[in-house]
Amino acid sequence: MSNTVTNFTQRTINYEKLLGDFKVLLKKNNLKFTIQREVILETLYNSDEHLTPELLHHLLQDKFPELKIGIATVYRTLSLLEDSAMVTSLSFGAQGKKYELGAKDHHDHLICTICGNITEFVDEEIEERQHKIADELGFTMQDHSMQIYGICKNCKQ
Amino acid sequence: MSNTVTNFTQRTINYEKLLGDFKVLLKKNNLKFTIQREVILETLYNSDEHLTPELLHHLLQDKFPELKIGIATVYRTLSLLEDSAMVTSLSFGAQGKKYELGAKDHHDHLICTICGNITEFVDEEIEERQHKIADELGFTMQDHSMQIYGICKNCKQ
DNA sequence: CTTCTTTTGAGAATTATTATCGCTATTATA
DNA sequence: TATAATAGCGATAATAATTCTCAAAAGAAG
Repeated sequence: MSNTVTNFTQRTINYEKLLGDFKVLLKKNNLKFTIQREVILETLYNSDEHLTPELLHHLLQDKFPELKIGIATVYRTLSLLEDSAMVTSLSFGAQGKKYELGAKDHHDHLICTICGNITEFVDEEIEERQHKIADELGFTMQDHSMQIYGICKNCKQ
Repeated sequence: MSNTVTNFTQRTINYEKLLGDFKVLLKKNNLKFTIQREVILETLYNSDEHLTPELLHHLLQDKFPELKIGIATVYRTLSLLEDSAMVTSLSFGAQGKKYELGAKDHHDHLICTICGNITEFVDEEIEERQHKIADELGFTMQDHSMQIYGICKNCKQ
């Protein structure tokens, strides 16, 4: 494959950095740094899946049973993180909203309409183009999300 | 503006064609062509907004009060249309899922995170690139959606 | 027109999300 | 490190969104 358009990148932000950013964000807004908020961030960081609030809640109950984290706290924290653009959500088809950490690294999604599997990719050309378009329309770009829907290799058989 | 990246296009499929496609789709799946399904398609076609199920339901009640279309029928029909890729949905931030007719014309979205306004655009370079990426990953592309989030001109003040 | 099957609307049921509230944890300050 | 002030927590109630159920109505095919 000589002319690769895709560029699978690794997580570029380490957890310490991320946590630091989170703390700064909280302080700036007079919000408190709590153990619940920390483990939610950590769990999102360590998950490679796109998580629904319920799924995340289950994960948290498994990993930190002693904290008895409530579903309301999960929703509250996800909203907080989304408002601050630290996580982004995507929704498609019948399935509900799914969240992922935005800071891990920019990537877009290839979604199989049969098996629901998600492949992530990054394409610099598209990234650049998006910035140009936003600029031209007098828009200050904060984030983006892109999904390509289709049938994956496996499901074609 | 000499080097326009965006290209605002008009609706390219007329309603008769769309309705014909819908009828074929229904027949193929042993589904019946009902007046409810027709007016939902028509209302989506005639709307330039991105509609939530509730909003669409209100529109239908206003325009076709004699049909007393139920909210369940709206949901059922939207799912049907989405499964058949005739409409696509998008969701962002706190606001719920919104639906639009996919066949009107391909376009992507610029979404203002403050006022929620949506600007549509088309960029050929991105479209091409998407196809290339899908091909390269052994994926048969069916559709795509792209959103750029940011702050619009008006909200910057 | 008749028969067969699917769809519909109404509303019940379920699921998802948000709000409330008394208690606890965190932070800033002394 | 003790204290006071305040924000966040979990539990659960309330609300909103979506899906299900079912009897009646409507479409398709002959």
